[in-house]
Order: sequence, then C-alpha cells, then structure tokens
Amino acid sequence: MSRGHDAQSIFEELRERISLLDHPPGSLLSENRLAADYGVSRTPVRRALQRLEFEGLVTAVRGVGTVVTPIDMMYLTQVYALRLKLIDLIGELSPAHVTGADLALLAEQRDAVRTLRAPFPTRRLAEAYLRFNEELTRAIGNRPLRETSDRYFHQTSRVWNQLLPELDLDEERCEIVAEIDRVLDALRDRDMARVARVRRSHFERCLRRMNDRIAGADLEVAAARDP
Amino acid sequence: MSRGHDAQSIFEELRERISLLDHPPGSLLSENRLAADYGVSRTPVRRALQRLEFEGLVTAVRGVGTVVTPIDMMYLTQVYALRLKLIDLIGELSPAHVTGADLALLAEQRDAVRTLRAPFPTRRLAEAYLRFNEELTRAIGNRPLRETSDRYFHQTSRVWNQLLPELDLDEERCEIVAEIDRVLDALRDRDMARVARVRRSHFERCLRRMNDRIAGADLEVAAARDP
DNA sequence: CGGCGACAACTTGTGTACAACCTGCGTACC
DNA sequence: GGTACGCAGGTTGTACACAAGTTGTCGCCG
Repeated sequence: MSRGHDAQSIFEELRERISLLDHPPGSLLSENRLAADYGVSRTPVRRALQRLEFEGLVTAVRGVGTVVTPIDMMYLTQVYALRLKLIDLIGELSPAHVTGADLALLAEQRDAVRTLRAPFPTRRLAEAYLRFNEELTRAIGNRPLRETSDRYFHQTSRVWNQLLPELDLDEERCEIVAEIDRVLDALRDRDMARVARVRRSHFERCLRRMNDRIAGADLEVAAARDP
Repeated sequence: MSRGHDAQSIFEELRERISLLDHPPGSLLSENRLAADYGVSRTPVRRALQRLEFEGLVTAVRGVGTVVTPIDMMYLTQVYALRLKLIDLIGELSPAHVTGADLALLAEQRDAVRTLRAPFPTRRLAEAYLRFNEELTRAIGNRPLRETSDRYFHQTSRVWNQLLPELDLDEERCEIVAEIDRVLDALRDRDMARVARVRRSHFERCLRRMNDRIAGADLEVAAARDP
C-alpha cells in the first residue's frame, strides 16, 4: 500500500488508526500483513508494535497475533481520574509557548468543525478533536507532562469515539467548537491556568454526557471519584 | 555471563544498572556485547534497548552504538517539577492496598539501611533507596499514576546517585531511615494523604541538600519553581 | 451423528546474514 | 610537521529463515 515509511511513522499511523477505531478493540494485526502494506520487512513493523504494546494499546500473543487492547473500563476509569488531575497541572507548571501560527491553526480547526453540517460521519468529528488535542498538547511547556498527557489521551480517546454514534452528534460538535473557542481566548492571553480550567470544565461535561448516555448499562465511565 | 534471560528481565536489569551508574551517562552499550553477556541473540536485547529508548534512558545511534542518555538538567528540572506534583496525586487518588507482608518488608529495608556503618559504598545506599521506592510504587493504587511515577523516578534517580559521593553520606542515610519510618507509620494507618505529605517533604529536603551542594556550580537541580 | 485427533495454515519470538553508517587510525602527500 | 584522505573495524537498521505456539478444519472412529 503506502511506501517509504519508517518505524516512527508506522507507529504514529497505527496509533491514530487505533484511536479512530479503524482497528477496533479486539481486532487482530498481523506483522506480515502490515509489513506488506507499508512495503517494509517485519523488523520496523515490530518496533512500532512493540512501542504500541508499551503504551498499552496492543498485546502481542504468540501463535495468535497482535490484539488491539480491548476497552477495560476498570482501568480506563483510573486513566480518566489521572487525566483530570493532569489537566490541572498543565495550568500549574507550563509556561505557555504558542506562536501566532499556532493560534491561526487552532482557529482554522474550530471553523472546520463549526462548518460541519449534519449528516457527517462521526469519524470526521473524532479526527478533528484528535487534531485539536495534538495541537494543544504541543503547547504544554513541561516535556514529561506533555508526553504523559499525550500517552493517556490516546488510551482514552477510543471510549468517546466508540460512544459517539450513540450521542447527539450536533451537541458534541457544538461542545468542541465552544471548547476550542474558549481555549483560543485563554491562549491569546497566554493564560495557561485559564486554559486548564476551560479544558477541565469541558472534560467533566464530556464525562457527564457519556455517563448519561450509558446510564443503566453495565459500564461506567465515572471518573473523578477514584478515591 | 548470566543466562536464561528474556527481553523483560534484560530491560529491568539494564534499567537498574543505568540508575545505579554501573553504566554511567554517556557510556556505550553494544548490542552484540550485551547479547553475548546474556547468552541470547541481538533480538531480545534490541527489544529491551528499544524500550529503554522509549523511556528516554538510552539513545541508539547508527554506526556508533547505544548511548546512555547524558544528564540534561534543563530537562530533568522539568521532570522534578512534575514528580513533585505526582507525589501529591498519590495522596489524592490512590486507595491504599498494602498487606502486612509489605509493611514487614519496608521495616526490613529500614533496618538494613539503619545498620549501615561508615564507611560503606555509596552504591549500597543508592540500591537500598531504589528498593524502597520499588516497594512503595507498588502500593500506588492508580495504575497509570504508578507507571508514570515509576518511569520518571528512574529518569531522575541518577542525579542523586551521581551526587551522592559528594554529599554527607551519614546524613543521607539518616534521611532515608527517617523517610521509611514516617512512611511506614502513615501506611499502617492506611493514610495515603499522609504518605504523600511525608514523601513530598523528604523530596523537597533532598532537592535542597543537592542544591546546597552544587551551589556556585553551573548546574541547578532547582525544581519546584518551573512556573 | 457426535467427538476427537492429526494436521495444515497461520501467528509471534529468535537467530543470523547483510546493508548502511560512523569513527579512529594509518598513511601518503603537501 | 601538518593535513587530508582512505580504509579497517565496529555499530545499529533491515531483511529473511527458522523455531515455537495457536487455531480452525477435515476426516476418521465410536
């Protein structure tokens, strides 16, 4: 299929495809198949898969294949609880370093989401939010915090993406536009603490919407009350 | 050398050897050499090294070797700032799950450190603190927080270990005994918030001692004022 | 018809040969 | 003597062959 990829780009592409549910939880990835797809041997593919395994997104099983990690709510609830705290930390120990170009890109992303008109595929919204998050993660000044936030964002994004078809798509779209808008305002003032407050607020609202939707079901997203 | 190792155990051993400065920053690790030492081929060694690379402890350079990451104080200052915050989180979102056996093991470790009599090798103290931290990390209830704490502990432990020969060894020994003692008390009450306060206090005292020692030098450990 | 066992076709883990690349030393040349 | 070049040795990255393991299928037997 697509050629000229190295281990790093294969990792990034696979991570995105897993986040966006192109490879749904529980599905099997074959090293041989991926190697053929990317036009390389198994070696760089294995490196990418091993990193995905360290990040908890896949599990290699000898004789079976590499399984995309199933969604484990018991665990992901803990991840949500941690992410809630990490958002606060972004405000506490990140000197803002955003350029005018970054702000313009965020505004572009907001407009792209705003002009989406129903019916649009849920994947479009999921991808837009992924891009927004990537751009915002880049603005985190504290490098280990940036890496940690990135890591756990990709572990949880599948939950919202999987629930998206059952949510009110237009409501979700508006929420994202509002979030980008308010974050953009705070960033223009170089006020990372306000960025954190905004993100925390939208994060909690998102958790509430998801919980409302699956109320009565076995699963519980319920974070924020880990202790 | 030692045989019967798989990628996982090679990773753990190498990580410990890097933390304890058996492989000092800047030194070269050869895949062939390690493969011969562990009695396996390059493949499992490469897997271990790749994970160390993802964790930021080594950097593979084509045609040169795998370099143990030099100590970068600009970066590690950020890691210290994050670790300070993570310690608080341990108190906020970790239900304690320690058994009597865990407590007994910690008491044993405390006694082992207490009975150390000068002159003793700095490595002994460094290894003891590593073990204490391993045991305590295991008690963190929130899994992603546990993994993150573990990761960044191993990135920063080399700093203290490298400074140790220039510090007052007996003072450091007493500090560790005191820390384990106070943590043990708090754990007996299942009071993770108090554990966090104790650890934060000792962490800050340790930073201060290190800064005092290298005052006037080019380097600055100075965390806690990242914002 | 049901169960069970051999087996074929896959998977990942390991070992090995080779390609691409860097470094340091020896040597020739200025 | 100093400098530049070339090559030898060693390193990681890649590709491939094989070992170890799982799963589903097909056929045989009770």
